[in-house]
Amino acid sequence: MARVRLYSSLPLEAAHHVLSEALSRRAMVVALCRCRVQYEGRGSSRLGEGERLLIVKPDGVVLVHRPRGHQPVNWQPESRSIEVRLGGGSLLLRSVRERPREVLEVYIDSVEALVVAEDVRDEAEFIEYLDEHEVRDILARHPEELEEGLRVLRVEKPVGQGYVDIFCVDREGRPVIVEVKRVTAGREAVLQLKRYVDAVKSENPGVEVRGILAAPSIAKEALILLRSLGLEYRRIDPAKLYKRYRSELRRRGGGSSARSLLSFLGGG
Amino acid sequence: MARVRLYSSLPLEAAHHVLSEALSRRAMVVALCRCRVQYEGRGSSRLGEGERLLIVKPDGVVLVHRPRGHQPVNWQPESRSIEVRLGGGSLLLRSVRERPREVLEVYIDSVEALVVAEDVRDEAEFIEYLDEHEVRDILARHPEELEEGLRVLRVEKPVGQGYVDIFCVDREGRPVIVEVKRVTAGREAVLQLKRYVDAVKSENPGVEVRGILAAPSIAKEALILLRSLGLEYRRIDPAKLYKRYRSELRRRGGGSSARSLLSFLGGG
DNA sequence: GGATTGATCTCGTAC
DNA sequence: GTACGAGGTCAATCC
Repeated sequence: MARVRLYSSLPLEAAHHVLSEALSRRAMVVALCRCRVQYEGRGSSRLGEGERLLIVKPDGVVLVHRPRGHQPVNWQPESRSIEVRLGGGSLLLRSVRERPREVLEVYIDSVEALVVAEDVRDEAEFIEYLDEHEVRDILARHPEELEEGLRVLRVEKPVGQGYVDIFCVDREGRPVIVEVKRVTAGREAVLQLKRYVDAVKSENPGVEVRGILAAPSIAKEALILLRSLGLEYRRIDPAKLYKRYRSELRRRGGGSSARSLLSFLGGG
Repeated sequence: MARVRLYSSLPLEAAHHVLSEALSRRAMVVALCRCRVQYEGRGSSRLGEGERLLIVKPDGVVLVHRPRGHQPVNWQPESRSIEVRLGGGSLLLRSVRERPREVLEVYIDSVEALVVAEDVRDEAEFIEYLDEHEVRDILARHPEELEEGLRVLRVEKPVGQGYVDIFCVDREGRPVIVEVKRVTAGREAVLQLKRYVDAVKSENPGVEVRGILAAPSIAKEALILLRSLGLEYRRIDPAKLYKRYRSELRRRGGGSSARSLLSFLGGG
């Protein structure tokens, strides 16, 4: 269990002391504080005074969250060093990262709440279902879901500078490129497929090459583009495919996890 | 100033009470807790027991952060409803979102620390410098940075289904499409430019149309592709452009903010 | 609403 | 390290 200390309305001098020690021990720090923020690196930004949530993780990640919005207003994905320093009436937390060099500076003007947690334990596995990888593997095993007579030759086949999701031949022996999307396909997906089809064509001059975009839906304009390029669209239902073939899937998490998802999907 | 309450090692019954009231008052909640997480929506995920930081913002954003990594392991960008309920030996926080329908469930097994903050005030403006928008505007005012004799006709010109960053004519009267990137350009940027050039060509049959990709650098393979497509690359330095022309920029934040950035860039 | 694009995108992975 | 593509991408903007 994590060892936790809480402080409220901490004077800056005391906060400096607590933060210094917490950071040296690689503790997790959460502070609700008035602060200003400067960032300099790939971009630049300034944020005036206000109350925010400042988070420092044991691995050097720094996050500054405003009271609204999903994303942090400022952050540091990793830090080479995190330092705290008193000066000019505020407590400066300075995080520096190299490659690319980026400096995040949080000028803390007051600390309303401070939580320091050492030894935060979290070893559990995170399991994601139904990502594109998984949908692609199901379709590679069951190409009949796309078209009868389709034979799979390669999965993740390198073509040109990219990778074809599934490389097949149809019942008439024509090469078929399948591009899989687990969300609505847009124009980029169509152009991606087109690129692969063109690459295979150029490697096999004179051969007719088909391209199939497999997605749960497709944007209207993307469909028009797809048809004008002589490509094809097949609607798929990732959740249904999952329910139908889950037993064949080899997951990192094992079969019991797969069953727990199935119960959510309402299947038998 | 925000009104803050802190709790440590809170029994689940007490945590239930505190959380219920906090959520009804739209307070900001930060909890360090043992929990399990389930997510069901556009995708699906499961996370076993471990210690995490649970954040609920006044606007209904929910974040679950593990002790490592920049990104939340689970989240809800907005919630239609957030409910807490005791049952089965744990405290369930359930966030539901519509369009798309997504359900995030955090099963809290113990609460090590809990921070509730009401009226977290943060009205400050967030100012970003040197985003693509800004670099594009500078180049639109100073096309000579790309090529002598270039004349700008349109900025953000709709072409086909997309938008051309800068639409010019060169000294010989040929249309020039400029695509601006503030980071290393990859193959996608080249293809994006190609699309616009083709669209303009198709609208002006028989007219030679040039395409210039302006970026601080370009991936090796992207450069090969660009040349094979008959397009051009111009290196730009966003920071230098900024220093050279910042005085002309009309910013939301006004001139003083611009000056504060300049001091960082080391300019006069 | 849908569609398009940028992002300090982040993150994984293959070469 | 570079390059490439996925993402529960998010968020802004234009239509």
